[in-house]
This record gives sequence, structure tokens and C-alpha cells, in this order.
Amino acid sequence: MRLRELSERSGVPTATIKYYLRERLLPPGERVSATQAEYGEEHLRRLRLVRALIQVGRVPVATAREVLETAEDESLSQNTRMGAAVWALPHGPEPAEDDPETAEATRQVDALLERLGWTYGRQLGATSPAYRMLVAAIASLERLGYPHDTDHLALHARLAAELAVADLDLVEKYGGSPTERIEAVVALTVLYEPVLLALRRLAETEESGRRFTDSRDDSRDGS
Amino acid sequence: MRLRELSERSGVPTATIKYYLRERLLPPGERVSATQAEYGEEHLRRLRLVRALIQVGRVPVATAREVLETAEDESLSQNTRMGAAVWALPHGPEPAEDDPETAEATRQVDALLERLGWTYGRQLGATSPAYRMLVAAIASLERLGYPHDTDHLALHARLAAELAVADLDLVEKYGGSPTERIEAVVALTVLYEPVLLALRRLAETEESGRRFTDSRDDSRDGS
DNA sequence: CTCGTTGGAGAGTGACACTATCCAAGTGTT
DNA sequence: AACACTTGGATAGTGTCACTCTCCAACGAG
Repeated sequence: MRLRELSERSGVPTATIKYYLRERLLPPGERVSATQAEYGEEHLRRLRLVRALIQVGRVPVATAREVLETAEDESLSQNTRMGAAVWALPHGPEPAEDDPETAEATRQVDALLERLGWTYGRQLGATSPAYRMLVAAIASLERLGYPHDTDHLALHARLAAELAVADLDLVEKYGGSPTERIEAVVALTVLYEPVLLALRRLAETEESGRRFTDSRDDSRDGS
Repeated sequence: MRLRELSERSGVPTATIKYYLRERLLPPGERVSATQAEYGEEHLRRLRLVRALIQVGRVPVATAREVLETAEDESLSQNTRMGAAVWALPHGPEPAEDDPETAEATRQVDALLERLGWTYGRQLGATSPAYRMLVAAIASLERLGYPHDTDHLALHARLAAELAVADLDLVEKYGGSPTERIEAVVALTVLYEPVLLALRRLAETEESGRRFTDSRDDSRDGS
């Protein structure tokens, strides 16, 4: 398949595919001659994955490259690859150093991990992007004076743990080559995030409609 | 308080505060003379909220303005304000039209809302940004051939509903003026999102560490 | 051989969130 | 009152990012 066909089958403009090739998000096609290359089904699959990561998952191009390179680096063990791939995923701003709210948030997160017995998280500690992401977010809540007590966090954590069990069950059922399986973990991690956020917003609309049903003025005000 | 002090107390550069003033994310200070203005505690609070939305919540500047304007528009009922504010929050790319995966995802989402009895979501239907966000994300999963069966979605939805109940309890306890309360809903909606995502990633690390415990590669090598 | 197509490379674009520069009007010090 | 410094507002510039445009030489069908 030529670049044009790859473009038509994926819905991605040829110029964009060229850009992805240049950025090494896609492996080069098989050179057929000095100016012609052939692409296969594997390229199509990879292209769709890249697109989903970038557009749905809002993963920056450079990050997507790192993640995918790690996922297919066969010199690493599967566990390492999986961990490193998810590790590289975007995780927002770093928590501010030298900041009382950050210190307090760190204490609270450590207490939470302790209480949950999440030993992996604890031993990885501040090096884990997800840990720092959590600290930064809680420090913000703190700074704004919004509530974020440990019970509430623990509830979120318990629900997150349930999700993790279900998600990993899905991955275990998924099969495929080790690389494909790691890609599946990355894709499911990233692509279920908007699903979860959307469901939470829908649930909040639902619940708030249920609670404040007095003056029924459901807005239709878009924008 | 002068602009400089507002900057020092919030940690936001003066140039950035000027930019926010220009973009009407902050109300202008009280003009003391032709070239001097005075800011109060309310400005500081608002500035911190804006910063949190933009930096932690990754809300675009223009969107933050809309959301905050809606939140404090006292000509609207509290319910309308709350709905419209959350409504305006960013929600990723729109689902592709004329696309078999989008059609399938729409069917699946409708079936899910039906099964859950989420009548608000159903009646708002395709007009709700959260609904479209959900459809787009599921269509992507579909396109990539990753699993997303209704049982799995229903589990996510059930957990999201639990979160919604807890979050709204928090808001009800929060008090403050109507505008402050709506700001609280917006802030909690946006700022708990990274908390939830971080916890999910931590939980997945934890769970995958637990399953594939200290072994080398856990499974069959294909490919 | 002609003429449209293809792949590759470099430069250009538009959106976005700042950030730097000016400048006239104020403020504090002496 | 003189004079250095600060302030707020306006305008223009910067850096990043994800494309997107333009060229061009090599193909390849008729």
C-alpha cells in the first residue's frame, strides 16, 4: 500500500503521515525504489494507535514516540516495558517545590498510600509521575481551600483500584504479542481516561439533577 | 493591594496577571487614579482559581473566561449556572460524523444510559459535551479493536456514580455564596480529574505489580 | 517521452499562553 | 519642587506544538 492509500484508509492526511514518519512515530515503509515505499497493515494499525493517543489521549507527539519506542524495545523485560511506557505518559505540571501546600499534600498522599497498603506506590515514591501528579493536584485543592479530606481521597482510591482490576483483566484476556499487549495497556490507560471523565461528568449532571430538582431548568445553553 | 503584591502573594508574574486582566479572567481592580488600581482578597482568590483551572485543569483561557462568567451571571438560576459552567468545560475532540464506529459507539452509550436509568443524560442526549466525549472515546477504542463491552463500561459508570454522590456531598457541605458554590463545583470537577487519573494509574501500577509479581516476563512470547 | 503521482525535506502557519517593551501617569524622598 | 522609581495599560514579540505547504527529483502508466 502506498502512502496515499494509507491516508485514505486511516482518514489521516498524507502531509500528517509524512510528519509522523519524520517524527519516527511510524516506522518507515519498505523502500521499493529511490522514491517509493510500501506500507502494510501493521503501519495502518500503528497509525490508528498514534492518532488515538494524540487526538483522544492528548499525548504530545514527542511523548507518544517515547512511549511507543519503549513498548517495542525488545531488550527490556515485558514488565519493564509496560511500566516505562505508562511512566512516560503525560501527567501535567510538576508540583511546586518549597511550598507549604505541596508539603502538606505529600504528607496526605503518603498517609493515603500507607492506609491502602499500596506498597509499590510507596516504594516508588516521589519518582513516580502519577505520584507527583497526585501531589500537585491535591496541593492545588489545598491552596484554593477546597475540601480534600483523606476519607474522600480514600474513596476515590478504592474505586480506582476496582477499575485497575477490571482493566487488567481486560488486558490479560487480550492476548497478542508482548509488544501488542503493552500497546494495549498504553491504549487502554489513555483511552479509558476520557471515558471515565465523561462518565463522571454525566453522573454528576444526573446526581445534581436528582438533588436540585426543585426549579427544573435544565440548561440547553451550549458554547 | 497593588498588582505587584497580588503577584507576590499568588506566585503569578505581573505580566501574566496583566494578561489575565486583559482577557477578562480577572475583574479590573478598583481604579484609584488614572494609572493606579487597587485589588482585594477577592481578586487573589479568583486569581488562584484561574491559575488552578488553567495549569492543573488544562482549561484553555477562553474557556475559563466563559465558565467563570457563567458562574457569576446572577441573572441565571443557580441550576442553570452550574449546568452551563460544567457544560463549557473542555471535552476533547468531537466524535467523527458519518463513521460506522461513531454510530456503534452511540448505540452502546445509549444502551448504557438506558440500563443505568440515567434519564437526564438520555434526555440531554447528543447535545451534552460529556455524552459526545464518551461517544468519541468509545469510537476510538472500537476503531483500534480494543475491548469495551457494556459490562465493563457499566462498571466504570457505577463507580463514576459513586464519585458523583461523594463529590456533591462535599459541595453541599461547602457553603458560601451561590457564586462561590458554583465555582466550587467547577473547581472540584476539574481539579479532582487529575486526582482520579493519578489514582487510577497508581492503582494499575500496584495491581500489575501484584499480578506479575517480581517475575521476568509473565507470559507467552508471541511475535 | 510526457505528464501526473509519489516520497522526502525544509519552511511556513495558526493557535495558544504567555512575556518583553514602551510610556504616560503616579509616588516617595529629599 | 526635583527626580528617581513604580504602576497599569497597550502593543508587539516569543516559544511551543501540531500540523501543512511548497518544492523537487524520481517513478510509472499510456
